[in-house]
Formats: sequence, C-alpha cells, structure tokens
Amino acid sequence: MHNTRPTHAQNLYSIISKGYELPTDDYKHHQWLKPLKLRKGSNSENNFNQLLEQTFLDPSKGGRNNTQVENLRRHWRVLLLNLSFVMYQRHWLIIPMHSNYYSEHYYPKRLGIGYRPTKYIAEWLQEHDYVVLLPGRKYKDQPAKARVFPTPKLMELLWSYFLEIEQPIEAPYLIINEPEGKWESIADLPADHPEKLELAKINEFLKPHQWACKGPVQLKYNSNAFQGGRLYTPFQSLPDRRMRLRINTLIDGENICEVDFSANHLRLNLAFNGGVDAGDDPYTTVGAEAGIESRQLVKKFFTIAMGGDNEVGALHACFKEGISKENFQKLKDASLKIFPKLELFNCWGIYAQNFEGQILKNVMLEGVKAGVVCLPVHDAIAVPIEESGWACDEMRYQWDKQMEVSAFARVTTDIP
DNA sequence: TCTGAGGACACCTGAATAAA
DNA sequence: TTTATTCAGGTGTCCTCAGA
Repeated sequence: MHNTRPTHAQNLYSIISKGYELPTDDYKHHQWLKPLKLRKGSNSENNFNQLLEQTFLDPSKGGRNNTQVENLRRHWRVLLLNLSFVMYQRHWLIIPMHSNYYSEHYYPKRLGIGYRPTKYIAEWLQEHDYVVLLPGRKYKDQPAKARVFPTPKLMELLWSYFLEIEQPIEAPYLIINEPEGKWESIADLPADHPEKLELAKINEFLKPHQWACKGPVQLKYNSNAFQGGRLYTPFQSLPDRRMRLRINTLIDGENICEVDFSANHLRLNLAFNGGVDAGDDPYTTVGAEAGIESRQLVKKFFTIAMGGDNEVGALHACFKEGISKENFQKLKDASLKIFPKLELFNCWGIYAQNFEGQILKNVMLEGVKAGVVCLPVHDAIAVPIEESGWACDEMRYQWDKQMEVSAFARVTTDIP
C-alpha cells in the first residue's frame, strides 16, 4: 500500500495546510455526511480509535451510560471521518440542526446518526476550537443548513487518516439530480438496464484498487434517465487549481496524470451542429480575430455563451466576469465568422455534459477491459502516469466515435 | 425506583420573501 | 405597507431504555 507512505500523506497535508483559509461558502462547496470507513486492515485504525477515545469521546461523554457512550462513539466516528474527508476536498460539511431532518430522512438513518448527539458534537467541536460552525439560514432562494469546517487545530490531528478513508463502493450508481420524488424512476429501472450494468461493471473493477477519496463512480442524470448524465466520484472534488492537490495523489501507489479534452464544449458544439473541426486552439484563433489577447477571457466568453439560453442573460453574465459589452460583441462576431455553424445561447452546456459523460464512461469501460484504473474528473480522466499514452489514444478514439467524426478530438496531459 | 440520554413530535421564533 | 408563507433553528413534552 504505497498510498499510505508517510511521505506521501505529509506531502498532501503540507499542500492543504499552507495558507489555511475557509472554503467558499456556496452550494458547490457544501457536502453531506457520507458513509465513510477506514480501509479494512488499515494501519491507522488503532491510532484513529485512540484519538477518538482519548481526545474526543472521553472529554465529551459526560454522564452517559455504556449504551449511550457507544452511541456517541458511533457519532464521533462518522463526524471525524467526514471532517477528515472535507478538509482535503475543501468543502463545508453540512450538519442539519433540525430534529425533524433526522427522523424523516433516509441518509441519517443509514448512517445511524440522530439529532441530539450530532448537534452536541458539532457544538462541542466549536466550543473547543476544532471547527468553524456557520449557522443555517434561509438566504434568498438559497436556504443553507448549518455547516462546519475543521480549524488548523483539528486538521493537525486528522491529516494522517485521509488516505485510509474510503466510501464503500456500493450501489446505487445511477442517481437523478432532481427533487427526491423522482428517485423512484431510477430505483425502478430494470436490473438489466444497460447503464446500470455498465456502472456496476466499472465499480466492481475499481473495488480492489486504491486512490485518494476513494468512493463509487456514479452517473448522475440531469433530469431523466433518457437524457444521459455526468460521471461523479468524490476524487474529482479534490482541489487542483488554487492548490495542486489532486494531481499529487496516487493510484495504487503510482503517480498519476490527467488527460483533458481541450476546448471540449466548443469542440462538441461544432462537431454536433456542423461536423466541423475546431482546430488545435480555437480560443486563441477567436481571440486573435476579435483582437483580444487573453485566452482566459475568450474561454470565459464561450463558457457563458454556450451555457445560457439567451443572449441578454449571457451579456449580463459576461459583464459580471469583466467582459465589456464591446468585447462581448467582438467575441460573438469573431466566433460566428470563424465558425458559422457554431450555436450560441442555446443551453449547449447540458448537452455537452451528457456527451462528456457518455464518452468518459466508454473510456472507463475500455479501461476495465485493459485493466487500467481510470477516474473521471469533469472533462478529463486520471490514470496512472505510465498509462497516459493509452488514455490519450482511447479518449481521442471514444470522442470521435461518439460524435461520429474522425480526428476532431484533441487532448492535453497534466502531470504532477 | 430514580436518573440521564435521546427519539419523536408539536409548536415556537425569526428572517426572507411573495402576495395582497 | 401589511400579511401570509416558507424554511431554518430552538424548546418543551412524552416516552423508552439502560444502569446505578
């Protein structure tokens, strides 16, 4: 288990502990409690149990009897494992402070946690400066439950367990990203539904392998089971832009690389709408035509213009991102001059995500055949570094096959 | 039998928002 | 501007359970 090398764990901890700051407080950075476990046979199990007993359980158990202490111990375990997970993912951990949530929902029951002990622990941790606790509030259109994030004091105690923690790989692997009522349509899919079988195959293959933030790979549908969906796994939540954490993790003890589709949504849009190749670097080409040097700005324009469903909304969104009305017009004109068949302002983002999901799923299925561990990361695949050649070839092949074109796909490789 | 803890539930307050 | 609604957290009550 090279993943447990102290040097590797220390390396990851030093990345996240440098310049400690709280995560952004928005929905993208909120995470529900997960059914996490220390890996079977993990070396850290004893240390973790000792920490749990001495540092947290003993000082907090008060006058509880044996059964109640056991119950509190279970709560401590769930919360500490989840806090260790979110401190690397840089997500707030959601702790609903409402008794009805625990009596009415499936997930707290599955985790075996209740309102009073959970609330007690969250407040105890805050009182002892182990977490920052933000109270829940009903913000405009965006209610937020109470949430916590570890302080450096707690991170110092938990950092070494992160690589030993995993979410058991268990079904359901197909999830619908909509209100709870629609769950049934997925739960009722026949056992031989092709995507159910494919995801089961991928997850079965991944079970014996090791990687950071190990958990199931799920296909999340946007609205229904006939529209396709996106692949999700906890690994992809590891930060990699502001701090280069994800790329410095290992798969089965080996360094990894991430193979990305370049300018993917734009490329998919052109392939789908006109069978047109976007060229090697469409952002730079459009930027040059529009007289705008910043490739980043051009990329932002395309993200917004292909994501929204109307031009006025896109104009406002662009303005917020620092793209003036004048530059918006220039970029729009340049884009349509170079790519007359490009379709903007038509919610392409959702379709693109569905194509991406299908392509990455097919790459993963080929990975199963070839014995290569592939982890989906948005529009990229992470593989052990010695498989980068295989991954580049397979990703290009599956992209072209899905879009029914030849040699349109471009990939780039990111290494530690 | 008493006590502490906690599950379930009802009802409260408070803030934000929508409707009148 | 007022009132109603929604959705957070908070509190009190009733009940059960385990241990002293």
